[in-house]
Amino acid sequence: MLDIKFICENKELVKENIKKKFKEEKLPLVDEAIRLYDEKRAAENRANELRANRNKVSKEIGVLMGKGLKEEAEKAKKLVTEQADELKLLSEKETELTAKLREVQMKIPNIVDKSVPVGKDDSENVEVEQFGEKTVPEFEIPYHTDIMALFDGIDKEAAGRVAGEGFYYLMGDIARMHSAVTAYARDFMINKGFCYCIPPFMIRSNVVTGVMSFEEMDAMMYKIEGEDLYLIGTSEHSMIGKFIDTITPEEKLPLTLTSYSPCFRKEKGAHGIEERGIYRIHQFEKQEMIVICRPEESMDWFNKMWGYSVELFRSLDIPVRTLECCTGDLADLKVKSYDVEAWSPKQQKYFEVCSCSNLGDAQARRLGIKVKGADGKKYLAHTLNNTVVAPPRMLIALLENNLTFDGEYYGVKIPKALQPYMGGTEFIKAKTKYKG
RNA sequence: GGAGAGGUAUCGAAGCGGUCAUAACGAGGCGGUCUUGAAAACCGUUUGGUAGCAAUACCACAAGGGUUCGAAUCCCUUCCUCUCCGCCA
Repeated sequence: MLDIKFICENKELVKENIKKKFKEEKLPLVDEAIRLYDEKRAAENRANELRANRNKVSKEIGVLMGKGLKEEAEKAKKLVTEQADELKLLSEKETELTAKLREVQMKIPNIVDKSVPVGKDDSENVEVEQFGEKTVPEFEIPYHTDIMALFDGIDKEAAGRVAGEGFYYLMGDIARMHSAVTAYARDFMINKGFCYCIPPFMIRSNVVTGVMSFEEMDAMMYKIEGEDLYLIGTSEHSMIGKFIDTITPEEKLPLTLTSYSPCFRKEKGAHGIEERGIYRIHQFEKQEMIVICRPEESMDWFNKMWGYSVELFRSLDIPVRTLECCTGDLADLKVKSYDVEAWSPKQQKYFEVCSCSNLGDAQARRLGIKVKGADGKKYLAHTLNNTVVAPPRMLIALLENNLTFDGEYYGVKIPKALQPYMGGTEFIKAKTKYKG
């Protein structure tokens, strides 16, 4: 969300930015926002005049009553009552215009960073860098759920009966690996100086509407029946909610947090080949990182943060690459965003495992996340977030890239970094022989 | 879930429906006087937001409604915190 004053003063720039994102249909919103703002101010000014008058007269009435001049007081009362209707109408108009303006303002995209490549959609995203060898083994790699099945590690059928499509039971070594990955990711981030945090897994509707649009909410969030509560789609929701309408002293910045939570997503409208298996499901777990920092530091943090993701995956012997989202693929709130993608030897392509975003001050403006500077002046913080690891996808990458085959049994080499979290296990062997 | 108490600025804590209650009084912070220096003492200053070049005006006493010429104060709804009881990982 952009500052309305900024929109008024930089009309053309805001429009150019919209064009760069190939969202021409949003162009009229700019003029509409400016118009609403003017109207809102006009209503406010008139209402304030009336209020000032009312306050003044009311005070006088008090004095008159004190002196026992009842008749004079009654006269003054009439004066105020006459304006009451106009004031009431104006107040309603004020509220209405404020809400409308905010709605329009939220639809106007944030100014993207100069460095972001211009492109229409995700097909024009740009590879930044590759890390590690994209190896494809001699032997055949089964589909990830089939690998898990060979280890007696998954039961989607039972999950389907119990909870429906989009759930799984993870079992045995695979379940343990899942837990190991989250624990490892947690410690990895703690070692980077982040504060570990377990947030609420449900949030109120006012927090939900603060952090996402109605459409996003409808497509993602599960509501708890009979309560004003929603299951979180990512811990970022509760983590950023922690800072709504707060003023943080500058010396406490940057706030670097890493949070664990299960994530619940309806995934309304999601489909396609990649949706098979456990690539996209209704419930998964995730270790997340968020940073709240001074504006001049946000790009440094952005680079550090996606770097952490790369480092984490490399420490588990998984080849990755970093992909920059082009203007057209960038969500409205974002200034710049990188996806970190893991290599899939099975599909022989990369798939998204982390999404690192710099939101500039747009999210902070929307949610009132402020900083009090050393000089006492207040300003909006910059906010960033990134996935540390989301185990289902991480498991896919981990299994495929560390898979071995002896002609009969598949096995998985446990990367050194993960071994302490697996009770020292260096290798796990499939329970069932592979029959092709 | 039941019963009670409470929610006011950085913190503690006052605040008969009006008349210097943007909010006393403490404490803390900041600036200053005094001092060789420090402490003490004394003086001043110290909420957020909106509009405006500014003067200033308006809004906000958990949140939202209502009563009233006028609400921190009265009424209603909701939320939160604490204590006790019940239930339960």
